[in-house]
Amino acid sequence: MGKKNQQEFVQHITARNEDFSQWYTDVVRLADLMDYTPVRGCMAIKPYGYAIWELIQKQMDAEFKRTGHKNVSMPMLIPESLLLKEADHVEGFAPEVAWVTQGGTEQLTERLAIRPTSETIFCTMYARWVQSWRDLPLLYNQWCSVMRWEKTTRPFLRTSEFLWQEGHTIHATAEEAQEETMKMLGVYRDFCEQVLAIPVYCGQKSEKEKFAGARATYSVEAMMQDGKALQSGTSHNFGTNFSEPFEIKFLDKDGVQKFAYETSWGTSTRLIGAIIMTHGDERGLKLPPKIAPVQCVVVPVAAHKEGVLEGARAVADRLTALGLRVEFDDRDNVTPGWKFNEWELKGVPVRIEVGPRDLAENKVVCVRRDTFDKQSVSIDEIETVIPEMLDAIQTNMFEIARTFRDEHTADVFNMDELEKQVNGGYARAMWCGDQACEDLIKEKYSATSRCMPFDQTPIADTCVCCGKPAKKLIYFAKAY
RNA sequence: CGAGAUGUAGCGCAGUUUGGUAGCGCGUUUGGUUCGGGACCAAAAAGUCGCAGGUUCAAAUCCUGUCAUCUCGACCA
Repeated sequence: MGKKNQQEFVQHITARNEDFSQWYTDVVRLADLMDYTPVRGCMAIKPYGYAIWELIQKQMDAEFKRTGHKNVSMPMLIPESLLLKEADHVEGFAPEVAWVTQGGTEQLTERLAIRPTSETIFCTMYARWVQSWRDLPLLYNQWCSVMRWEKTTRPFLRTSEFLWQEGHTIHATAEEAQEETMKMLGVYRDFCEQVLAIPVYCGQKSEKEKFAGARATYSVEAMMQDGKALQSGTSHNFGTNFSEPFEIKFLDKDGVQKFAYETSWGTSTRLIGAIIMTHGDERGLKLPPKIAPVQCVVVPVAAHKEGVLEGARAVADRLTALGLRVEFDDRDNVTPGWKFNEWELKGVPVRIEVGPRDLAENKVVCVRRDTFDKQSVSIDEIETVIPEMLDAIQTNMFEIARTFRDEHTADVFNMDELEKQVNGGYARAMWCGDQACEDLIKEKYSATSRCMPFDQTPIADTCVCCGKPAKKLIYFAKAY
């Protein structure tokens, strides 16, 4: 990337409080995460960006396995008749479905939807796979891409095609389905907070915001550095909304045919967008160590001098042997200073500089991406110091993000306060439960209800909007 | 889908008003000097001007259409 690009970049990110959106776009581009494709609204994820996704995938999948789930693969094309079976669902998705109308040279008699989500196809298969209560539950997940014909797109946050995982489960009882819905919401919450270092609010979506066809939708909501909300994962309880039209029936212990209870839950490459916007700073991306494709980069200084390259490589090898993800940057066409800036832009948590001066003293210089603290460390101690440093960075990044979020969340008791608060944060308010109030708040302040937290300790008696008796504690924010 | 803007070398752009040899900076390649926070010198390579039609002796430039990207709105698990 050119020097001029860099200067422009610095200007953009310095001004990120005024133009966070431009800052985000620049970080995505300059950190070499993605590129645009000739296909409308789709992106090509580049190796560095995809490596983040692979780490998300690997660690999240381990959680799914731990909680008893198995992976499957379902077809990408869904016959229109299947999509039409659940009325709310088709109504919700119809505007953004892409259709296949021709196969080879043959015009199709029934057009095929490119999956926007796979509830319908899962249900169709589940109906064939389940007969007895002994077959239940089915706890399946798939990693795939889906397509939604979005009007406007934004890299990682909303693209026409995106990578995600969708879990679909069916259960014998409503209680079990609800338990599953909450369990997976918890998996998402823990993953966001412990792996991605992103604090989230979780709770139930309002009727207006819930998933098309769901009985109840729950979500984890993150806060970006401009105070806007990003829905980072959802978990739905469908009850028997799908199993009835799709006839997923089983013979229960009591000899009675019953409909199964269904759930679904999903997260997507949007999480990468969340990482960028939660942690990034004026120098670019800042990755939590657990998700960083490169956890530490070793940069030789004055590499032409005798022994430097070998010494630096030895340091990199020793850290690699610990199981860390290490990059040894021995490029000879850019200066060390260039490398420092580039790896900071890419968000690498720890940089290790190895030069002649260090080697003479059997030391290396370690620099933290989160604090920029420089520390001279004896080479004999790197095996203990570097892993500790990575842990400290992970913890510190979460604490910083949580402090930011807490400082940008406030209780509001009237519309003026709400307007002020959603202009750069979350507003916690009491709500009467009436959709008219949500509509009004959206119309006036372009903020939407995010979720109703599980701790419903009231903060007032009346609705923030209409003043009628309040029923729910709820978060409002502007959303991506 | 509505309003506005943009599309020229890998990246960022000028050139379009007034049609006439395809330009600049960075990057890239080669050689050399450098190397502890975005080095320098010299030489070189690289472009169907988004795409498709049209006008013209001649189109990056004018006309029509179309596709894509960005911003704002509407829509949106």
